[in-house]
Amino acid sequence: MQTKDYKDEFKQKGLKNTKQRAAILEILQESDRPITAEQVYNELKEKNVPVNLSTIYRNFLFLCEKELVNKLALTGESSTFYEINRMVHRHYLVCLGCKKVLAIDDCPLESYEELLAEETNFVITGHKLDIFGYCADCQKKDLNEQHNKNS
Amino acid sequence: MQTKDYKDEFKQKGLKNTKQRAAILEILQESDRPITAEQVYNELKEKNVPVNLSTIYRNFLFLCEKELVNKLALTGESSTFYEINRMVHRHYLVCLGCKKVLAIDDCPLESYEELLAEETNFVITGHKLDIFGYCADCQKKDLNEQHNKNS
DNA sequence: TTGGATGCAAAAGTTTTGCACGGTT
DNA sequence: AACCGTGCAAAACTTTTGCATCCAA
Repeated sequence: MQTKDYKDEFKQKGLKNTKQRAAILEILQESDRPITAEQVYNELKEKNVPVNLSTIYRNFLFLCEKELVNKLALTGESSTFYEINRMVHRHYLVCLGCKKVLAIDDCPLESYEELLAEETNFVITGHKLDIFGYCADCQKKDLNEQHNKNS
Repeated sequence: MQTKDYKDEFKQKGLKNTKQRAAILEILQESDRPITAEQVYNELKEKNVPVNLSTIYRNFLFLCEKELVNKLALTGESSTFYEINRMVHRHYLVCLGCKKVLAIDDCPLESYEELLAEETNFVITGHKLDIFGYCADCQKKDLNEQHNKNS
């Protein structure tokens, strides 16, 4: 996978281009789903990039401030997740069976947000939508398993 | 506000009707937004109901298992939130200024999910939607602060 | 009476912080 | 050289757990 070099973004945003920072951002880029500080830590260990957990947290902080990274909470998870900010508004369709994540291109919420803003007097700045279900493959698997159980 | 007596639900689900459990559920019922263990703890203290934080967490666990309460993670918050299960599908509008959480009753996604299911061959079982912005109060505060800065 | 519920304290897990040192610019 | 970034250790904060005691059924 090709990973982007953030050297220019760093300079522009007043961040130094350190080995750790670049490595953290590379891990985030390579991941197709949000990950935790711990997971980044372990991946860097495997790559023999020396880094401390606190450095990862501190970088998450800076990178979120600079909007290169997004921070998100997932229901049922005790840790915070982080993902690279791909600068496109996207939603995800997550298969609860195989954990496959599908990106959805269109967003059904724009007109709804206007309506909601009127009703509540909020200024609406964003939203987060994840949709869950079972993909075609996992539906088949489920059917097979149920069949086996009953036979 | 009228609060429901959960004595029968407790019996039916095999939970004892203790003073603490009833009080926790009453706090949740009285709240129009999800709240944290800490918040429940403080409210019970004010009401002079003696209770330990660990009791609150343990009750959250049981009450979630029995589906009387829902657990939820909100982006940007370090603690877990809990709300009474009103058996209705709900979304939340979160103020990024004062962290106020507003429940939204209607859901714009039902018809969209049907469409998406057709397109992707997923069976869709659920979704999570949080909307962010600034409430009327915080919009005013922001204006004041900017005014003060410039003067 | 008895098993579940609670209080207390300690532990576990996650995230933050202070400080000295090191590396980029 | 200056200063931001890092490592390390300790602290802070949230949540869980073990155990003795208590109380609802």
